[in-house]
Amino acid sequence: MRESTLRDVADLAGVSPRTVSNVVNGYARVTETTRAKVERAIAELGYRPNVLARNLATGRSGQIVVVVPYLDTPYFAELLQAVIPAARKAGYNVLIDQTDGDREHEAELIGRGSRRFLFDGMILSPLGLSQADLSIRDPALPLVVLGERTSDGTFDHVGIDDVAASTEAVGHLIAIGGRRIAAIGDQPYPTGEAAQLRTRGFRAAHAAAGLPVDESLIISTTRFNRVDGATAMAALLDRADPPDAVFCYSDLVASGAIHTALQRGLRVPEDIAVIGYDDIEDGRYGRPTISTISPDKKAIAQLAVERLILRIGSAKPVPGIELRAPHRLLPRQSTLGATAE
Amino acid sequence: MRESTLRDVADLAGVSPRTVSNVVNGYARVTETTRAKVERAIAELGYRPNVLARNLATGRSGQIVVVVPYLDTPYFAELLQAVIPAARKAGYNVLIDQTDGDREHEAELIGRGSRRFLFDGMILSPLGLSQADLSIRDPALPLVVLGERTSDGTFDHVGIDDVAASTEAVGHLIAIGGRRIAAIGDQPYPTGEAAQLRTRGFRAAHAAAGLPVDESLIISTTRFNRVDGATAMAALLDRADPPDAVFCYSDLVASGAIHTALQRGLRVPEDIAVIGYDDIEDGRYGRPTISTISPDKKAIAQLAVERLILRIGSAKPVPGIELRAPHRLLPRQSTLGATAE
DNA sequence: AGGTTCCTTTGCAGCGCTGCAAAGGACTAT
DNA sequence: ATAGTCCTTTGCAGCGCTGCAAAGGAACCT
Repeated sequence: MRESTLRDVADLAGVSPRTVSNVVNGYARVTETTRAKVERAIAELGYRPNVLARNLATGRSGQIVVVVPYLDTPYFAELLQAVIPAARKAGYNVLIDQTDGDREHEAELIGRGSRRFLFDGMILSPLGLSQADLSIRDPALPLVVLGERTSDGTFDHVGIDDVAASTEAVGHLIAIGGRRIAAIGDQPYPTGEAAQLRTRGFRAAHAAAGLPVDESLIISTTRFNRVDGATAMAALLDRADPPDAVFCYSDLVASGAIHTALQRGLRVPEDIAVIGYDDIEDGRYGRPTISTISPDKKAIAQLAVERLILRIGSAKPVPGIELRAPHRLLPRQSTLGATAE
Repeated sequence: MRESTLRDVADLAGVSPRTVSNVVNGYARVTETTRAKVERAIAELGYRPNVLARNLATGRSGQIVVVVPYLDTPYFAELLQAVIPAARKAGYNVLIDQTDGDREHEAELIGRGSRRFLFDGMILSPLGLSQADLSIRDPALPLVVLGERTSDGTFDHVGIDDVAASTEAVGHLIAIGGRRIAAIGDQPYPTGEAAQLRTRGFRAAHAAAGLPVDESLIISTTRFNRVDGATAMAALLDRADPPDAVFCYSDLVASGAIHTALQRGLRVPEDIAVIGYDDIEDGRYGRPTISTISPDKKAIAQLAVERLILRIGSAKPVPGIELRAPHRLLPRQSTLGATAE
């Protein structure tokens, strides 16, 4: 049985196809009588609008794409969990892409490929692309960037204040008695802006407390995974003068670091305190629970979607701005000890 | 500047639009000369095919939707991670939906809604829908179901052999000396088929070893989360006769259960051995590392996508079949002790 | 009553592509 | 040279909807 169309409904209801369209879209003023007739016909035929045809006619796909490096990284999974309902509520479907942090893949997505027609806008969490790379994108693509790049004025950027958050995290380590504090996760190269902001906060907190920074305690990692944390922690503990506290640039790193410390028979936080970043669910269930910086993921998602939709809807170029979502310091057992939650 | 169209390319190359289409799609036989001319024109104009128009003309969207209950559950995140590349390779884009396990939401998706036009087929991991509910779907929707439902002959089903896997898991607990074995995660109601298969394996392993099943050691939970495992474990340990081993129906449950046991000062596995299910990444990094059943997620994704595409491409109804992906028992520290990896 | 105004409904054209089937051309066989 | 064959290229129509602007009608005013 053929799918019924707008024209079928129009014929049955005795009105023009355009009027049916008006009813379906809640457009314009349609009299109650007409509306009722049309709705009856729709119900009778089991009509549903063909989105594909609508897309062609309007030149819009009604979809946005969210691009993240990894889907199975809890932080991104939790973020997506927040983005999808926000977009859905605004009438958009969400396409998801993962790039594995691959620069080429990311570049292709922001370039002018054929897939461009499939989405009206993009929320991008770049990893392989440097700040400079972002400027080579298709200028007609409405774009909101998440994470730690900064806007160049042609797209929006949503993130938390990483420097402030990192300063708070390290300040907390100092407050609970940390004196030789390590940092795990620095990335001193162009695509590592995210990490570098955290390192800046690390230094700021030391400065604020009048503590010197031992540069050798700042450990670089290429990624933010458990294994990176585990490896870095092992190196730190092999030193003659190991740290008494560690600021990890993600909760996964913290989880790996704690794992190593415990394996070596150290107590966390008594022998070495650890704080992470991201507030992923895991951190609330490990042993010890992981102190962390909690970015407000719902706020990030909401801001990103709102702003993107505004950008999509606007005929003239919208100036790119920086949007800040709130964050909180969440001290847990890995800094406060077993008495904490 | 207007986006250039097939017609623009045709004019520039001095051929008909249809020929350009043939070149773009690699269709039919096109002579080298013609192809070269067209390709030069395409490059010169920066032409890219309008997918929206193609969708309308072909009646296909080139998208499949993957529906999971939760995106931030590691198992599903890892599964999606495998599905997306598999679909992409086959030329399909992936839409993702999360249902929160809500029956209504799931029912809406398999019904005949307007979104139907957006995808050519669906890979569904149902949670709220019972086996019976599945049969009320839009019969024209190509569907592949993941998890523990069974095919009713109108759709395909991909999963591992849960009964066998569970039997192996519990067999392993018995092999390492477990005698009073608990199960956490049973769901003795219609939507709990998944859980019930595992319970069946639990019984089968006991039978095979000639051990009696203590029914009171089979704990039901509504979900498969850490908190469920933690709560159930607490109840088990409060008993006068606690178990010496636990089969958890997911790694998250296992993680929660281990957390509780450790908090009470018990050693895992010396005092109580624990095995999980799913082989999520977390399980490899906790302390102890979690023994588990590892479903071959790549195989599941591959089978599901292949089969769905076959179903989409076929004019006549394809009989629904059961497809089995392999699984492995992965013993780790939570059953073998600290000497294991 | 005639003219205006305002609101509802309509008709037309076209979004850019592909399916279909036929036209055109080159080549082979008789 | 003519007919037949085969391969490449083309023209047409239409996928189902919406933007635009105008037509049609009712209500209101003078």
